[in-house]
Order: sequence, then structure tokens, then C-alpha cells
Amino acid sequence: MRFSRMLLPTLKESPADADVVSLKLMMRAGMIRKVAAGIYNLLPMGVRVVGRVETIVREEMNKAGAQEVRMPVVVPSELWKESGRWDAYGKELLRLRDRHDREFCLGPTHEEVITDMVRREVRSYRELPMNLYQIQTKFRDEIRPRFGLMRGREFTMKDAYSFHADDESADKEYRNMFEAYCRIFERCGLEFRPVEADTGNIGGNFSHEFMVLADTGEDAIAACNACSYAANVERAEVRRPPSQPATEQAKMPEKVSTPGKKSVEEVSAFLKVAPKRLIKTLIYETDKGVVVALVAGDDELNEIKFKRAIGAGFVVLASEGIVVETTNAPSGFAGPVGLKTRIVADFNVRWLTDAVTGANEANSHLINVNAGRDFEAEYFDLKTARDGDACPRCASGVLSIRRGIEVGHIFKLGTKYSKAMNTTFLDEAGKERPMIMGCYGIGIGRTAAAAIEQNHDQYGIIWPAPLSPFDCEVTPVNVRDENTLKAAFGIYDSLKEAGLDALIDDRDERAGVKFKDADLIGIPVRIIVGEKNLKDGLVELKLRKTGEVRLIKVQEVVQEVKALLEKTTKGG
RNA sequence: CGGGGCGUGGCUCAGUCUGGUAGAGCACCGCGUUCGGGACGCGGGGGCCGGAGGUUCGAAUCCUCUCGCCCCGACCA
Repeated sequence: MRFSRMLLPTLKESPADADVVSLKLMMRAGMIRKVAAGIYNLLPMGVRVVGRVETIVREEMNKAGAQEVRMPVVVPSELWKESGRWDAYGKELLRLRDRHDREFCLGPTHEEVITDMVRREVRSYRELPMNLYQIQTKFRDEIRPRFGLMRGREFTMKDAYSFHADDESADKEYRNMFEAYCRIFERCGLEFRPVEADTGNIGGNFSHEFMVLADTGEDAIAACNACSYAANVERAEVRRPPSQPATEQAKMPEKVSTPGKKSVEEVSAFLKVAPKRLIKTLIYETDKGVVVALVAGDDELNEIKFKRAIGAGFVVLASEGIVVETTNAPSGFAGPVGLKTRIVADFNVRWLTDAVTGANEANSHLINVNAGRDFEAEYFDLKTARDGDACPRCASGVLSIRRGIEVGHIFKLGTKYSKAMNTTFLDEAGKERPMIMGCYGIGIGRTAAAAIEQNHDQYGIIWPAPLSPFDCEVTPVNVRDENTLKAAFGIYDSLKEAGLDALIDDRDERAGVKFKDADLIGIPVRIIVGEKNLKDGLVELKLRKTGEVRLIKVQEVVQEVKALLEKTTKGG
């Protein structure tokens, strides 16, 4: 492709509303343009990158035995009513009506449609298992779209759904997809990590997220430094602390005055007690009634773990009124001692000796409080995992917290949708049974954005070779010099003949302008054709990632570029 | 949905408080000089100042309403 003929509008400055690096660079590199909040045009550069991600995903999905289908973007409401999500999904589901006033929605995900498709066509265990996928535009009317392609309202997703006669088969496909996903992100040249994840409101039994590691990632993940355990912090477990014998000299509780001291920091500073010796008492309203949660003062309650521990559907921090009703004290002075409400506590609270907690009386706290003696509670792992916490899976490992961008998610769905939508098959005994399902998603645009978040510098994008819009760029330093231009196009032609995707910057621009644009666009290999070197039959070969420059003979360009791409692909 | 902010050439922004002929830099077009890391000079094109209503002799500027966008929060494969 000739740069001079390509719609490739690079920008010197980032648009003011671009909030993350990947969006700024995608805009500046002429890949995308915003059409409305969370909705973008993909320009030729953008299409190329997204196309490469799609190709890798498609190839690996096919290789893994899945079959490609295409479902509609506009979905009739009946299907969503049947699964119960028409009412459950909320405003994120964009609803619309046709001229006959029939209700539809823009599909944010396609469990209903695929389940309907399969139930119409598949009857027998002989046809199972089956894995169907599509690469399709989705729409989610996000409250606050941001971060460009990373969290748009309209976005491209690869979503696969598998159907099985039994659990064993579903588990096998889950592992198959797990491995396919690893291959996909490896082939993309990305540093990633599969982590245990919460299943959220899609429902299901267990789940992994595939995280591209990047400091700017929205999700925090906890990974063990000794074993392979890694989990989203939303659900990361922490090793249960060992039991400790009750301290014999434990003192008796005593009420102390703490005027106006409510927060852990305030009380800790006022009483000169370390935050971890405080018991934080949180009052929650839940669908199981009011429940009190206790965590050590320096820990944070993980609401997802809490919700699961008490078997609740929703939990919300109680209003001031409920707090007063429950503890007879304004918020900030709640404590477990003497409460009649259900109390659940983190393991760390169990072995605190002479702890400090609210006295359930305004401006007062209790000191010398000991769990087991002064109050009873049910104990669970409730805290949010922190850097340095002990690994739940191995004996010596320690968790470290890193950040990641969720680019893939695999679920074992079970029979949630097949039961709701009556998707059954006949087994060998002729008995009707619901199919077991799995569901496997990859955000295509988000993967491209994550690649940039993970691979850029102050000058621009540094594409991993497999995702780069072009394999290499030929830069004739001065197109007014006939020899330069001729040599550059000669090289360009031979690269193309060798099956490489090349961009040639044939614009009549100063060298500096071309170099800056090349750095911005981030094509991994650059061939710089200049007058002086050309006299000796040489050109420069420059790597975007390291800045390394080598002089090579014109005739060797093709083989050198091929070798380099091979290497960068394998090396990541 | 709550709180805050912003809409002025394609892009980044000044001008708004204190009403009086719409500006700068970049980008774009022409000519000349320059030519290996975002050159320079001269000349030029391009803006219903988001939209509607109002106040005023006069509104980018003041008032009201509206639309869009951004940030923080809550929410979220």
C-alpha cells in the first residue's frame, strides 16, 4: 500500500476527550475516529489490525473444532422474555420497535439466539457435542462508555457456545477452549494470564478470564509467585490463617471514649492501636435481611465473597437509619459485641487478640475485644486479597497484585439457558434431557486496544508483529531523488511478491515527518532507503521496538525481513 | 442516575468575568528557499462561536431552555 494513497490521517496532537493511551494512539495513528459516545469508525489502519485479530481467532477456533455461524444483531424480544433476561438485563439492553410496534433489542450477547437455533435443529445425543461461534457486532448501552474500543457501546466480539450431552463432555470442551484461548493470545504476541473469575450475572458454575497484562488495566488480578494460581481480585481467595490458642492473659473488654472518631484511621491514631488490630463492622442490607460483616481494620471487605458466603442475591451497605436501628448508635461506632443480628466475619478477625471495635454507642469504642469470647460469628474468607497475602493453593506462595485487561472470558454455563428455553435432546436411552452449555467470548477490538496498552512508548505504538497493520514499512528518505524512489519501489515490490504486507511512505515529505509517523504507527520493521547508503547498494533496517539499526544489502532485504518477523513473532 | 466541567475553522486552544468588526498554533491550498528526526518566508481558503428562545442600539460574551461531550462516583462480559 502506498502511504500517499491511503486514508491514514495521523495527528500530532491527541483529541482532548481521549482518556487512555490506546485511544489516543489509535486516534493519532489514524486507525479510528469517534462517531458518537462509545461508537467509532474504523479507518483502513484500524480495519487491518482488527482483521488480523479476527483471523487468528477464526483460525484457532476452527482448529479447535468450532464452527462459524452468524446471528442477527437485531433480536426479537420473545427470545429474551423466554430466558427471563428481558426484564433482568436492565438499561444496557437497547430496545427498539419496528413499524409494526413489535419489540426487539440489539444483541449484547447471544445465548438466547444460539439456544433457540440449536433447539430447532438438534435432537439427538449423536449430534453432540457441538461448538458454534460467530464474530459479530454487539451493542451494550453502557452507562458511561469510555476508553475507546476498550469499552465502547458498539463492539466486535467473538462469542462461542457449546452444547453437550453430559458434564464430562462440557468440561472437556471447557479445557479445549482454555487451550485454544492460550494459543490465540500467544499467537497475538501478547503477555497474558488466565485467571479464575467471578461468573457475574451470566450465571454458571466456573469461569476463567484471559487478562492481557498492562499497568493501565481496569482489573486487578492476584497471582501467586510460586504456583500457577491467578484470580481476579473480585474473587481471589486468601489462605486461611492458622488457628491460634486463646491467649490466656487476654484482657476484659472496656469501653473508652472516642469523641467523633469514626474511621479506622481516626480511631487507630486516637487510641494508638495498629489498624490491623481494629475490627471493622459493616452493616449490610441484603435479600436475607440485615447482616453484619466483620473484617480486620486494614482489610477491605470483598462484597462478592460476602454475597456468596451468606447466599444472598444482592447486598448493599445499610443506610444510616438501618445502622441506628441495628446498633442503637450512629454509623462509625458499630461493633459486634451484643448485636442480635447475623454476624459473618473474615478469618483474620477470628484470631485477633484484644482488638478494638465500636461500642454500639455514640462516641465510644470497646478495647480488649476477643472473638469467641465476646461475640460469636460465622467465619469465612471475606477480605479482598492484597499484595503479599498468602496463596490459597500452595503452601509457601505469596500473592502479588497486577493489573490486566480482560480480553477473553470462558464460562461453563450448565443448563441455565437450555432449561429456561427448553433445549433438550434424546439420550441413548431415549430419555429427554437438557443440554449442558458452555460459553466463550473474546473482545476483538479490546484485544487490539490491549495490545497497544501493553506495547507502546512515548513515540507511539509498537505492534506485536502478528497484529501489525503491515509487516514492514519502506521509507524512501527523499522521493525526489529518482534512484531512491526506484530502489524503494523495487524493494517494496519484492516484499509484496514474497507475500509480505508492506507499506511504502512515498509522500513528498521531509524525512523527519515520515520517521515520526512511522514511530507513531508502529510497524515492527522499517526499511529506510537513503541516497548515501544506496550508492553502496545498502539500505537501513530498523526495528521499531528496540530502535536497533543495521545496514544490509538491497538484495537481502526480503530474507532479512522475513527472518526478523519470524523471530519477533516467536519471541513475542 | 448523583456531583463537577466543557462545547469557538479539520485538530489543540485563547477570547466569555468587564457585551462593541471572531483570533493563535498545527493541518490545508499556491509560490519560493530548504531537505536523514514533526523546516522557513510570502500569499491564500475555511467558523450561523452546539441549537432554540430572551435581554440589549448591539450577544461567542448576560439570562432561560435544550442537545452533545468529558471527568469523578454508583453500575458493568
